[in-house]
Amino acid sequence: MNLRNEKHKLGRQLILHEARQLFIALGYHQFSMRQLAKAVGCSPGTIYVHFKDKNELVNCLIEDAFDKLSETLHALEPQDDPSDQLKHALRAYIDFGLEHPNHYHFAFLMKDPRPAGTPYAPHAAFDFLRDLTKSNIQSKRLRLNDIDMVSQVLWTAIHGITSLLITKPRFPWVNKDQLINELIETAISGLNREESAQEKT
Amino acid sequence: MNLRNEKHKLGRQLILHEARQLFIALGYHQFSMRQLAKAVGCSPGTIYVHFKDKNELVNCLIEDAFDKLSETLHALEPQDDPSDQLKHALRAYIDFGLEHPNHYHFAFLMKDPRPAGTPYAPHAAFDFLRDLTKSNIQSKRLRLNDIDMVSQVLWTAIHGITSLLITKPRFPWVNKDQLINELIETAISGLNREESAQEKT
DNA sequence: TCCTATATTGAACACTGTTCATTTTGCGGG
DNA sequence: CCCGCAAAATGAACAGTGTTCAATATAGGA
Repeated sequence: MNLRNEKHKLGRQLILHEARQLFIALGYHQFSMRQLAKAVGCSPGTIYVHFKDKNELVNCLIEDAFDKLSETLHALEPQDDPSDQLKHALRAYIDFGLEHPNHYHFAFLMKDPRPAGTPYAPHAAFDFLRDLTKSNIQSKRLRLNDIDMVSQVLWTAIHGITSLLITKPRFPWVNKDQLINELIETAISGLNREESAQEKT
Repeated sequence: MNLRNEKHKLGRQLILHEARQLFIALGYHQFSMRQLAKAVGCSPGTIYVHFKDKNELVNCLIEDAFDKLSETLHALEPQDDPSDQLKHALRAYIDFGLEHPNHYHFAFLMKDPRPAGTPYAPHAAFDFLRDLTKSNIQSKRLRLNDIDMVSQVLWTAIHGITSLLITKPRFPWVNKDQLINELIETAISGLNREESAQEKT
């Protein structure tokens, strides 16, 4: 019973190992279960012993990848200025997306098929961003004090550039590195409290 | 010969008409050529007389939709303040995306399959945004004077929120309307020249 | 009316994800 | 050692998909 379980887990690992490479190379749609079965050296049915369906399998790959992002973010060297800390994290998020385009694509660019009722499973990475936002709000440098509002503004902003750089490689981008920096600078500076005039409505 | 051409065009229109509804209802992947053929009342092969493949057909639908966006943008009532004008346009862009999620998804969330060599076909809507950016730069209120840099920062920012609101309806968003406004406000204000301290590096 | 160029057809090809009755496998107990 | 039994693996089958193409139907001009 125990040994059987071990073997089951080994089989699962073997499939995931092979799946990882195929997924990285091909992306969600090109990546096929039958092809994977061939690569693993088993029949298509076997994969369904270990995973409910293609979506569940790919979700496992994605979770692994995003755990790594979370680790990367936590491993970031602390900055004295909370605003600098935030900038570094935003940059790391974008870099991660660009280094794992297929993972990022599946996680954030595909409409997930689960019905409206099912609760949203938060990414640890987003929680990290939210915590950093909190620090920045607590240091009272921001124009707003709604943690969720601010972190969602930041997330959507960095998601925008990450996803467009992935999906539109042929667009005549200005220097991408500068663009990313400028976007981050713009977002942070736009959220900062300004001494000079502001506010209407 | 003339009449034949007319009939050809009619057939094309008929297919596009039926395709439009299916595509809006189902999105790119659910939408199938065979299903479309059934709806039109012809055989699958006939559709390939009018369109090279599924991609080309859907591209026609998308172009129609984005022409409408371009019209909407041009029809926007002019504002005295170029910055307000820009804000209105950004808002209209986002609203358009949210009203046509499947079109938006196909246009900006799917990696287009054409090889790296093929030139990028610019959307008229993006040109419009670029022109507005130009006006804003000319009024010397912005921190930067690179039109492309600024317009790309703005585009990626509004794309971020548009796409995430489409793909992550289950995310615990704050009030969406406020979020959109706050993002636009943040982006514009972050690009504005500040009297107070700035710059490092 | 007949000829011909075009439009249309639908079967066929090569795929896809997924299911399930059937067979093989390997461990624990007698 | 071997038998039984439960778990694992199989691969054919189902219902789809986009796309192609030889064969057929059709309609306009001579």
